[in-house]
Amino acid sequence: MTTDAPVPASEFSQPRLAVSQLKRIRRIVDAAIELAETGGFEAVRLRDVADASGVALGTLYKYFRSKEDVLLFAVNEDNEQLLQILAARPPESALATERLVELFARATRGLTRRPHFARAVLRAIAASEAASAVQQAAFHLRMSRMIVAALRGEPADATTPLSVLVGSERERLIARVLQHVWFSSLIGWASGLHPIATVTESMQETIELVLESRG
Amino acid sequence: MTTDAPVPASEFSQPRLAVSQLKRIRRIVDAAIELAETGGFEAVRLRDVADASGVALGTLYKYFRSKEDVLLFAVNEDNEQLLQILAARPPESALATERLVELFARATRGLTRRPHFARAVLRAIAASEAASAVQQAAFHLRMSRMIVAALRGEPADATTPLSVLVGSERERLIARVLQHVWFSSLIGWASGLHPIATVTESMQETIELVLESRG
DNA sequence: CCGCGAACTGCAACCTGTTCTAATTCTCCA
DNA sequence: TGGAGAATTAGAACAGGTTGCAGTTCGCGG
Repeated sequence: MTTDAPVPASEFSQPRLAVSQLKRIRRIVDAAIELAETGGFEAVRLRDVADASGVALGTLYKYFRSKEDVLLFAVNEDNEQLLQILAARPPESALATERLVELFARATRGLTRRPHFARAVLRAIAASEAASAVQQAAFHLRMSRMIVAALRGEPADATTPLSVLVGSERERLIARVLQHVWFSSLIGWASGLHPIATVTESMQETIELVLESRG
Repeated sequence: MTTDAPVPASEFSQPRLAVSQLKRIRRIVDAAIELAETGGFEAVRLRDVADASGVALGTLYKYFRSKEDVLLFAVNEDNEQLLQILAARPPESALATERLVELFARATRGLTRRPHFARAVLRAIAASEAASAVQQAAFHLRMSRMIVAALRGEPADATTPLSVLVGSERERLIARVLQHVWFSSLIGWASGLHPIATVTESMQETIELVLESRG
Protein backbone atom coordinates (compact mmCIF):
# COMPACT_ATOMS: atom_id res chain seq x y z
CA MET A 1 0.00 0.00 0.00
CA THR A 2 1.78 3.10 -1.17
CA THR A 3 0.51 6.26 0.38
CA ASP A 4 -0.03 8.29 -2.74
CA ALA A 5 0.02 7.94 -6.48
CA PRO A 6 -1.31 9.76 -9.52
CA VAL A 7 -4.17 7.30 -9.65
CA PRO A 8 -5.80 7.80 -13.04
CA ALA A 9 -8.98 6.87 -11.38
CA SER A 10 -12.25 8.40 -12.00
CA GLU A 11 -13.87 11.72 -12.04
CA PHE A 12 -12.14 13.24 -9.06
CA SER A 13 -8.48 13.74 -9.70
CA GLN A 14 -6.95 16.25 -12.06
CA PRO A 15 -5.37 14.10 -14.78
CA ARG A 16 -2.50 16.11 -16.21
CA LEU A 17 -1.47 13.01 -18.13
CA ALA A 18 0.13 12.92 -21.54
CA VAL A 19 -1.60 11.09 -24.35
CA SER A 20 1.01 8.35 -24.30
CA GLN A 21 0.26 7.80 -20.65
CA LEU A 22 -3.44 7.57 -21.23
CA LYS A 23 -2.75 5.00 -23.91
CA ARG A 24 -0.69 2.96 -21.52
CA ILE A 25 -3.46 3.04 -18.98
CA ARG A 26 -5.92 2.00 -21.63
CA ARG A 27 -3.79 -0.93 -22.66
CA ILE A 28 -3.37 -1.98 -19.05
CA VAL A 29 -7.08 -1.87 -18.35
CA ASP A 30 -7.96 -3.66 -21.57
CA ALA A 31 -5.46 -6.38 -20.85
CA ALA A 32 -6.83 -6.81 -17.36
CA ILE A 33 -10.38 -7.05 -18.65
CA GLU A 34 -9.40 -9.61 -21.23
CA LEU A 35 -7.59 -11.75 -18.72
CA ALA A 36 -10.46 -11.45 -16.27
CA GLU A 37 -12.86 -12.58 -18.96
CA THR A 38 -10.90 -15.73 -19.51
CA GLY A 39 -10.46 -16.89 -15.96
CA GLY A 40 -11.78 -14.48 -13.39
CA PHE A 41 -9.92 -12.82 -10.57
CA GLU A 42 -7.04 -15.26 -10.30
CA ALA A 43 -6.40 -15.16 -14.02
CA VAL A 44 -5.57 -11.48 -13.73
CA ARG A 45 -1.93 -11.90 -12.88
CA LEU A 46 -0.38 -8.51 -12.89
CA ARG A 47 2.79 -9.82 -14.50
CA ASP A 48 0.64 -11.02 -17.36
CA VAL A 49 -1.30 -7.79 -17.48
CA ALA A 50 1.96 -5.91 -17.73
CA ASP A 51 3.25 -8.21 -20.43
CA ALA A 52 0.07 -8.15 -22.44
CA SER A 53 -0.08 -4.39 -22.34
CA GLY A 54 3.57 -3.95 -23.17
CA VAL A 55 4.35 -2.16 -19.95
CA ALA A 56 6.67 -2.85 -17.04
CA LEU A 57 5.23 -4.03 -13.77
CA GLY A 58 6.56 -0.93 -12.11
CA THR A 59 4.67 1.28 -14.51
CA LEU A 60 1.47 -0.55 -13.80
CA TYR A 61 2.00 0.12 -10.13
CA LYS A 62 2.65 3.73 -10.86
CA TYR A 63 -0.87 4.14 -12.13
CA PHE A 64 -2.74 1.70 -9.98
CA ARG A 65 -2.38 1.03 -6.32
CA SER A 66 -3.28 -2.61 -6.54
CA LYS A 67 -4.86 -5.34 -8.55
CA GLU A 68 -8.25 -4.35 -7.17
CA ASP A 69 -7.68 -0.82 -8.31
CA VAL A 70 -7.32 -1.88 -11.92
CA LEU A 71 -10.54 -3.85 -11.88
CA LEU A 72 -12.39 -1.12 -10.04
CA PHE A 73 -11.30 1.30 -12.71
CA ALA A 74 -12.58 -1.02 -15.40
CA VAL A 75 -15.97 -1.48 -13.84
CA ASN A 76 -16.32 2.24 -13.32
CA GLU A 77 -15.83 2.73 -17.02
CA ASP A 78 -18.57 0.23 -17.72
CA ASN A 79 -20.81 1.90 -15.24
CA GLU A 80 -20.15 5.31 -16.69
CA GLN A 81 -21.22 3.95 -20.04
CA LEU A 82 -24.43 2.64 -18.56
CA LEU A 83 -25.14 6.10 -17.23
CA GLN A 84 -24.59 7.57 -20.68
CA ILE A 85 -26.97 5.06 -22.21
CA LEU A 86 -29.61 5.73 -19.61
CA ALA A 87 -29.25 9.43 -20.16
CA ALA A 88 -29.90 8.91 -23.85
CA ARG A 89 -32.57 6.22 -23.68
CA PRO A 90 -34.24 5.97 -20.28
CA PRO A 91 -36.57 3.08 -19.45
CA GLU A 92 -39.91 3.83 -21.06
CA SER A 93 -42.45 2.32 -18.73
CA ALA A 94 -44.93 4.59 -17.02
CA LEU A 95 -44.52 2.74 -13.72
CA ALA A 96 -41.68 3.55 -11.37
CA THR A 97 -41.53 -0.08 -10.34
CA GLU A 98 -41.03 -1.22 -13.88
CA ARG A 99 -38.50 1.43 -14.66
CA LEU A 100 -36.42 0.37 -11.71
CA VAL A 101 -36.72 -3.28 -12.54
CA GLU A 102 -35.53 -2.50 -16.03
CA LEU A 103 -32.66 -0.39 -14.75
CA PHE A 104 -31.33 -3.22 -12.62
CA ALA A 105 -32.01 -5.78 -15.28
CA ARG A 106 -29.88 -3.73 -17.65
CA ALA A 107 -27.18 -3.17 -15.10
CA THR A 108 -27.09 -6.83 -14.18
CA ARG A 109 -27.07 -7.96 -17.76
CA GLY A 110 -24.38 -5.50 -18.66
CA LEU A 111 -22.19 -6.67 -15.85
CA THR A 112 -22.73 -10.38 -16.17
CA ARG A 113 -22.49 -10.41 -19.93
CA ARG A 114 -18.90 -11.32 -19.14
CA PRO A 115 -19.41 -13.50 -16.10
CA HIS A 116 -15.78 -14.10 -15.27
CA PHE A 117 -15.00 -10.46 -15.46
CA ALA A 118 -18.01 -9.71 -13.32
CA ARG A 119 -16.95 -12.13 -10.64
CA ALA A 120 -13.47 -10.70 -10.67
CA VAL A 121 -14.77 -7.20 -10.31
CA LEU A 122 -17.13 -8.09 -7.50
CA ARG A 123 -14.38 -9.71 -5.62
CA ALA A 124 -12.24 -6.66 -6.16
CA ILE A 125 -14.95 -4.35 -4.91
CA ALA A 126 -15.67 -6.44 -1.89
CA ALA A 127 -12.05 -6.85 -0.92
CA SER A 128 -10.93 -3.32 -1.64
CA GLU A 129 -9.42 -1.25 1.09
CA ALA A 130 -9.92 2.33 2.05
CA ALA A 131 -7.43 3.22 -0.64
CA SER A 132 -9.94 2.43 -3.34
CA ALA A 133 -12.87 4.00 -1.56
CA VAL A 134 -12.92 6.83 -4.06
CA GLN A 135 -13.62 4.47 -6.90
CA GLN A 136 -16.33 2.75 -4.93
CA ALA A 137 -17.88 6.03 -4.01
CA ALA A 138 -17.98 7.05 -7.66
CA PHE A 139 -19.74 3.88 -8.59
CA HIS A 140 -22.21 4.36 -5.80
CA LEU A 141 -22.98 7.94 -6.69
CA ARG A 142 -23.49 7.08 -10.30
CA MET A 143 -25.88 4.28 -9.45
CA SER A 144 -27.76 6.56 -7.10
CA ARG A 145 -28.23 9.03 -9.87
CA MET A 146 -29.62 6.40 -12.19
CA ILE A 147 -31.96 5.08 -9.56
CA VAL A 148 -33.34 8.48 -8.67
CA ALA A 149 -33.84 9.23 -12.34
CA ALA A 150 -35.70 5.95 -12.82
CA LEU A 151 -37.83 6.64 -9.76
CA ARG A 152 -38.85 9.96 -11.23
CA GLY A 153 -39.14 8.79 -14.78
CA GLU A 154 -36.63 11.34 -15.93
CA PRO A 155 -33.59 10.65 -18.09
CA ALA A 156 -30.45 10.31 -16.03
CA ASP A 157 -28.18 13.30 -15.84
CA ALA A 158 -24.78 12.34 -17.16
CA THR A 159 -23.27 15.79 -17.14
CA THR A 160 -23.40 17.14 -13.59
CA PRO A 161 -20.33 16.11 -11.59
CA LEU A 162 -20.93 13.11 -9.40
CA SER A 163 -20.18 15.04 -6.27
CA VAL A 164 -23.50 16.83 -6.60
CA LEU A 165 -26.08 14.82 -4.68
CA VAL A 166 -29.43 14.23 -6.29
CA GLY A 167 -32.85 13.32 -4.97
CA SER A 168 -34.87 13.81 -1.84
CA GLU A 169 -33.95 12.09 1.37
CA ARG A 170 -36.46 9.36 0.73
CA GLU A 171 -35.29 8.85 -2.82
CA ARG A 172 -31.75 8.55 -1.66
CA LEU A 173 -32.75 6.03 0.97
CA ILE A 174 -34.46 3.91 -1.65
CA ALA A 175 -31.42 4.23 -3.87
CA ARG A 176 -29.21 3.11 -1.05
CA VAL A 177 -31.35 0.13 -0.16
CA LEU A 178 -31.63 -1.04 -3.73
CA GLN A 179 -27.92 -0.74 -4.28
CA HIS A 180 -27.15 -2.67 -1.15
CA VAL A 181 -29.49 -5.46 -2.14
CA TRP A 182 -28.11 -5.50 -5.66
CA PHE A 183 -24.53 -5.57 -4.57
CA SER A 184 -24.97 -8.14 -1.87
CA SER A 185 -27.01 -10.30 -4.14
CA LEU A 186 -24.34 -10.14 -6.81
CA ILE A 187 -21.76 -11.14 -4.26
CA GLY A 188 -23.95 -14.11 -3.45
CA TRP A 189 -24.01 -15.03 -7.11
CA ALA A 190 -20.28 -14.56 -7.39
CA SER A 191 -19.63 -16.91 -4.50
CA GLY A 192 -21.87 -19.53 -6.01
CA LEU A 193 -24.74 -19.16 -3.58
CA HIS A 194 -27.35 -18.75 -6.27
CA PRO A 195 -27.77 -18.37 -10.05
CA ILE A 196 -27.80 -15.01 -11.75
CA ALA A 197 -31.54 -15.15 -12.30
CA THR A 198 -31.97 -14.95 -8.56
CA VAL A 199 -30.33 -11.55 -8.58
CA THR A 200 -32.84 -10.15 -11.01
CA GLU A 201 -35.74 -11.75 -9.18
CA SER A 202 -34.54 -10.41 -5.87
CA MET A 203 -34.34 -6.96 -7.31
CA GLN A 204 -37.85 -7.19 -8.68
CA GLU A 205 -39.25 -8.34 -5.35
CA THR A 206 -37.29 -5.78 -3.42
CA ILE A 207 -38.38 -2.96 -5.65
CA GLU A 208 -41.99 -3.96 -5.24
CA LEU A 209 -41.62 -4.24 -1.50
CA VAL A 210 -39.95 -0.89 -1.15
CA LEU A 211 -42.26 1.03 -3.45
CA GLU A 212 -45.41 -0.71 -2.26
CA SER A 213 -46.61 2.21 -0.21
CA ARG A 214 -46.07 4.88 -2.80
CA GLY A 215 -46.36 4.81 -6.62
CA MET B 1 -8.47 -25.10 -3.84
CA THR B 2 -8.64 -28.73 -2.89
CA THR B 3 -11.74 -30.53 -3.97
CA ASP B 4 -12.76 -32.00 -0.70
CA ALA B 5 -11.79 -32.05 2.93
CA PRO B 6 -13.29 -33.00 6.25
CA VAL B 7 -14.17 -29.35 6.80
CA PRO B 8 -15.19 -29.07 10.43
CA ALA B 9 -17.49 -26.36 9.34
CA SER B 10 -20.90 -25.87 10.59
CA GLU B 11 -24.07 -27.69 11.07
CA PHE B 12 -24.05 -29.72 7.89
CA SER B 13 -21.26 -32.23 7.89
CA GLN B 14 -21.05 -35.29 10.09
CA PRO B 15 -18.07 -34.54 12.34
CA ARG B 16 -16.75 -37.90 13.45
CA LEU B 17 -13.82 -36.10 14.98
CA ALA B 18 -11.90 -37.15 18.03
CA VAL B 19 -11.76 -34.84 21.01
CA SER B 20 -8.11 -34.10 20.38
CA GLN B 21 -9.01 -32.99 16.91
CA LEU B 22 -11.74 -30.73 18.12
CA LYS B 23 -9.29 -29.20 20.52
CA ARG B 24 -6.86 -28.56 17.69
CA ILE B 25 -9.55 -26.88 15.69
CA ARG B 26 -10.48 -24.78 18.66
CA ARG B 27 -6.92 -23.66 19.17
CA ILE B 28 -6.59 -22.82 15.50
CA VAL B 29 -9.75 -20.76 15.47
CA ASP B 30 -8.89 -18.99 18.69
CA ALA B 31 -5.45 -18.13 17.45
CA ALA B 32 -6.90 -16.79 14.21
CA ILE B 33 -9.38 -14.65 16.10
CA GLU B 34 -6.71 -13.28 18.34
CA LEU B 35 -4.44 -12.39 15.46
CA ALA B 36 -7.33 -10.86 13.57
CA GLU B 37 -8.16 -8.74 16.58
CA THR B 38 -4.70 -7.29 16.64
CA GLY B 39 -4.28 -6.38 13.02
CA GLY B 40 -7.15 -7.44 10.81
CA PHE B 41 -7.09 -9.70 7.81
CA GLU B 42 -3.44 -9.31 6.93
CA ALA B 43 -2.35 -9.99 10.48
CA VAL B 44 -3.83 -13.44 10.24
CA ARG B 45 -0.80 -15.13 8.75
CA LEU B 46 -1.49 -18.80 8.64
CA ARG B 47 2.07 -19.62 9.56
CA ASP B 48 1.53 -17.60 12.73
CA VAL B 49 -1.86 -19.15 13.34
CA ALA B 50 -0.28 -22.56 13.09
CA ASP B 51 2.53 -21.58 15.42
CA ALA B 52 0.27 -19.94 17.94
CA SER B 53 -2.02 -22.93 18.05
CA GLY B 54 0.80 -25.41 18.25
CA VAL B 55 -0.14 -27.13 15.04
CA ALA B 56 1.62 -27.72 11.76
CA LEU B 57 0.60 -25.71 8.74
CA GLY B 58 -0.41 -28.89 6.98
CA THR B 59 -2.77 -29.78 9.79
CA LEU B 60 -4.40 -26.43 9.57
CA TYR B 61 -5.00 -27.02 5.89
CA LYS B 62 -6.39 -30.40 6.66
CA TYR B 63 -9.26 -28.82 8.54
CA PHE B 64 -9.72 -25.62 6.65
CA ARG B 65 -9.65 -25.06 2.94
CA SER B 66 -8.26 -21.57 3.15
CA LYS B 67 -7.65 -18.55 5.28
CA GLU B 68 -11.16 -17.37 4.54
CA ASP B 69 -12.53 -20.66 5.73
CA VAL B 70 -11.01 -20.22 9.17
CA LEU B 71 -12.50 -16.79 9.59
CA LEU B 72 -15.86 -17.86 8.25
CA PHE B 73 -15.90 -20.63 10.79
CA ALA B 74 -15.16 -18.16 13.56
CA VAL B 75 -17.89 -15.76 12.58
CA ASN B 76 -20.37 -18.59 12.33
CA GLU B 77 -19.62 -19.50 15.87
CA ASP B 78 -20.29 -15.94 16.94
CA ASN B 79 -23.46 -15.89 14.99
CA GLU B 80 -24.62 -19.15 16.48
CA GLN B 81 -24.11 -17.63 19.88
CA LEU B 82 -26.21 -14.64 18.93
CA LEU B 83 -28.98 -17.00 17.94
CA GLN B 84 -28.78 -18.71 21.31
CA ILE B 85 -28.98 -15.41 23.11
CA LEU B 86 -31.94 -14.28 21.07
CA ALA B 87 -33.66 -17.55 21.73
CA ALA B 88 -33.24 -16.95 25.43
CA ARG B 89 -33.87 -13.23 25.60
CA PRO B 90 -35.70 -11.89 22.55
CA PRO B 91 -36.06 -8.14 21.99
CA GLU B 92 -38.89 -6.96 24.20
CA SER B 93 -40.46 -4.11 22.30
CA ALA B 94 -44.05 -4.46 21.17
CA LEU B 95 -43.27 -2.97 17.77
CA ALA B 96 -41.86 -5.13 15.01
CA THR B 97 -39.84 -2.19 13.77
CA GLU B 98 -38.15 -1.73 17.10
CA ARG B 99 -37.52 -5.39 17.57
CA LEU B 100 -35.77 -5.54 14.23
CA VAL B 101 -33.76 -2.43 14.91
CA GLU B 102 -32.64 -3.96 18.14
CA LEU B 103 -31.77 -7.23 16.51
CA PHE B 104 -29.48 -5.55 14.03
CA ALA B 105 -28.07 -3.23 16.63
CA ARG B 106 -27.12 -6.24 18.70
CA ALA B 107 -25.73 -8.10 15.73
CA THR B 108 -23.71 -5.11 14.61
CA ARG B 109 -22.43 -4.38 18.06
CA GLY B 110 -21.53 -7.99 18.60
CA LEU B 111 -19.59 -8.10 15.40
CA THR B 112 -17.85 -4.77 15.62
CA ARG B 113 -17.00 -5.11 19.27
CA ARG B 114 -13.74 -6.35 17.82
CA PRO B 115 -13.41 -4.08 14.82
CA HIS B 116 -10.30 -5.60 13.34
CA PHE B 117 -11.70 -9.05 13.58
CA ALA B 118 -14.93 -7.83 12.04
CA ARG B 119 -13.14 -6.28 9.09
CA ALA B 120 -11.16 -9.43 8.59
CA VAL B 121 -14.26 -11.55 8.65
CA LEU B 122 -16.14 -9.32 6.26
CA ARG B 123 -13.33 -9.42 3.85
CA ALA B 124 -13.24 -13.17 4.15
CA ILE B 125 -16.93 -13.47 3.51
CA ALA B 126 -16.85 -11.15 0.56
CA ALA B 127 -13.90 -12.83 -1.05
CA SER B 128 -14.90 -16.38 -0.36
CA GLU B 129 -15.33 -18.79 -3.18
CA ALA B 130 -17.96 -21.34 -3.89
CA ALA B 131 -16.01 -23.68 -1.63
CA SER B 132 -17.14 -21.76 1.43
CA ALA B 133 -20.68 -21.28 0.25
CA VAL B 134 -21.92 -23.72 2.86
CA GLN B 135 -20.63 -21.56 5.66
CA GLN B 136 -22.17 -18.50 4.12
CA ALA B 137 -25.45 -20.26 3.67
CA ALA B 138 -25.47 -21.28 7.30
CA PHE B 139 -24.92 -17.71 8.38
CA HIS B 140 -27.67 -16.54 6.11
CA LEU B 141 -30.17 -19.10 7.31
CA ARG B 142 -29.44 -18.31 10.91
CA MET B 143 -29.92 -14.61 10.36
CA SER B 144 -33.16 -15.28 8.50
CA ARG B 145 -34.45 -17.20 11.43
CA MET B 146 -33.66 -14.40 13.82
CA ILE B 147 -35.24 -11.82 11.58
CA VAL B 148 -38.44 -13.76 11.14
CA ALA B 149 -38.63 -14.30 14.87
CA ALA B 150 -38.18 -10.60 15.50
CA LEU B 151 -40.81 -9.78 12.91
CA ARG B 152 -43.26 -11.98 14.70
CA GLY B 153 -42.19 -11.08 18.18
CA GLU B 154 -41.43 -14.67 19.00
CA PRO B 155 -38.24 -15.98 20.55
CA ALA B 156 -35.87 -17.34 17.93
CA ASP B 157 -35.78 -21.09 17.48
CA ALA B 158 -32.28 -22.31 18.14
CA THR B 159 -33.03 -25.99 18.01
CA THR B 160 -34.55 -26.82 14.63
CA PRO B 161 -31.86 -27.61 12.04
CA LEU B 162 -31.00 -24.66 9.86
CA SER B 163 -32.06 -26.46 6.73
CA VAL B 164 -35.69 -26.09 7.75
CA LEU B 165 -36.95 -22.85 6.23
CA VAL B 166 -39.02 -20.55 8.38
CA GLY B 167 -41.49 -17.81 7.67
CA SER B 168 -43.94 -16.87 4.97
CA GLU B 169 -42.78 -15.78 1.57
CA ARG B 170 -43.12 -12.16 2.51
CA GLU B 171 -41.26 -12.61 5.77
CA ARG B 172 -38.46 -14.32 3.97
CA LEU B 173 -38.30 -11.53 1.43
CA ILE B 174 -38.00 -8.97 4.19
CA ALA B 175 -35.35 -11.09 5.84
CA ARG B 176 -33.42 -11.27 2.62
CA VAL B 177 -33.59 -7.56 1.96
CA LEU B 178 -32.52 -6.65 5.48
CA GLN B 179 -29.63 -9.05 5.38
CA HIS B 180 -28.44 -7.72 2.06
CA VAL B 181 -28.54 -4.18 3.29
CA TRP B 182 -26.80 -5.12 6.50
CA PHE B 183 -24.07 -7.07 4.80
CA SER B 184 -23.43 -4.56 2.07
CA SER B 185 -23.44 -1.75 4.54
CA LEU B 186 -20.93 -3.55 6.71
CA ILE B 187 -18.72 -4.07 3.70
CA GLY B 188 -18.91 -0.33 3.11
CA TRP B 189 -17.81 0.24 6.66
CA ALA B 190 -15.01 -2.28 6.32
CA SER B 191 -13.68 -0.56 3.22
CA GLY B 192 -13.71 2.77 4.95
CA LEU B 193 -16.63 4.25 3.09
CA HIS B 194 -18.48 5.25 6.22
CA PRO B 195 -18.38 4.96 10.01
CA ILE B 196 -20.04 2.16 11.89
CA ALA B 197 -22.86 4.38 13.06
CA THR B 198 -23.97 4.65 9.47
CA VAL B 199 -24.60 0.94 9.41
CA THR B 200 -26.98 1.09 12.32
CA GLU B 201 -28.72 4.15 10.94
CA SER B 202 -29.10 2.56 7.57
CA MET B 203 -30.67 -0.46 9.13
CA GLN B 204 -33.11 1.65 11.07
CA GLU B 205 -34.16 3.58 8.00
CA THR B 206 -34.38 0.46 5.89
CA ILE B 207 -36.49 -1.34 8.42
CA GLU B 208 -38.87 1.56 8.61
CA LEU B 209 -39.07 1.79 4.86
CA VAL B 210 -39.71 -1.87 4.41
CA LEU B 211 -42.27 -2.24 7.19
CA GLU B 212 -44.00 1.02 6.50
CA SER B 213 -46.98 -0.54 4.81
CA ARG B 214 -47.61 -3.14 7.48
CA GLY B 215 -47.17 -3.11 11.24
C1' DC C 1 1.55 -55.98 23.14
C1' DC C 2 1.76 -55.51 17.81
C1' DG C 3 1.21 -53.42 13.67
C1' DC C 4 -1.27 -50.63 10.44
C1' DG C 5 -3.30 -46.66 8.60
C1' DA C 6 -4.55 -42.15 9.58
C1' DA C 7 -3.09 -37.90 11.61
C1' DC C 8 0.75 -34.83 12.39
C1' DT C 9 5.02 -32.50 11.90
C1' DG C 10 8.76 -29.76 9.88
C1' DC C 11 10.20 -27.96 6.04
C1' DA C 12 11.03 -26.84 1.34
C1' DA C 13 8.98 -25.25 -2.79
C1' DC C 14 5.87 -22.67 -5.73
C1' DC C 15 3.07 -18.80 -7.00
C1' DT C 16 1.72 -14.21 -7.39
C1' DG C 17 0.99 -9.51 -5.34
C1' DT C 18 3.94 -5.88 -4.16
C1' DT C 19 8.27 -3.27 -3.57
C1' DC C 20 12.83 -1.72 -4.84
C1' DT C 21 16.77 -0.52 -7.69
C1' DA C 22 19.88 0.54 -11.12
C1' DA C 23 19.95 1.50 -15.62
C1' DT C 24 17.72 3.63 -19.88
C1' DT C 25 14.63 6.61 -22.47
C1' DC C 26 11.62 10.60 -22.89
C1' DT C 27 10.20 15.29 -22.71
C1' DC C 28 10.70 19.71 -22.77
C1' DC C 29 12.71 24.05 -21.58
C1' DA C 30 16.65 27.31 -21.72
C1' DT D 1 20.97 21.67 -29.15
C1' DG D 2 22.09 20.10 -24.34
C1' DG D 3 20.86 18.44 -20.38
C1' DA D 4 17.92 18.07 -15.98
C1' DG D 5 14.30 15.60 -14.26
C1' DA D 6 10.46 12.59 -14.89
C1' DA D 7 8.89 8.26 -16.78
C1' DT D 8 9.87 3.69 -17.95
C1' DT D 9 12.10 -0.76 -17.97
C1' DA D 10 14.03 -5.29 -16.67
C1' DG D 11 14.64 -7.90 -13.23
C1' DA D 12 15.64 -9.12 -8.49
C1' DA D 13 13.76 -9.57 -3.98
C1' DC D 14 10.34 -10.14 -0.34
C1' DA D 15 5.95 -11.80 1.70
C1' DG D 16 2.49 -14.85 2.69
C1' DG D 17 -1.10 -18.24 0.91
C1' DT D 18 -0.98 -22.88 -0.63
C1' DT D 19 0.91 -27.41 -1.80
C1' DG D 20 3.75 -31.54 -1.48
C1' DC D 21 6.55 -34.76 0.89
C1' DA D 22 9.30 -37.74 3.84
C1' DG D 23 9.44 -39.04 8.31
C1' DT D 24 7.17 -39.52 13.07
C1' DT D 25 3.45 -40.31 16.25
C1' DC D 26 -1.09 -41.72 17.65
C1' DG D 27 -5.17 -44.64 18.24
C1' DC D 28 -7.10 -48.83 17.85
C1' DG D 29 -8.51 -53.55 16.28
C1' DG D 30 -6.56 -58.09 16.78
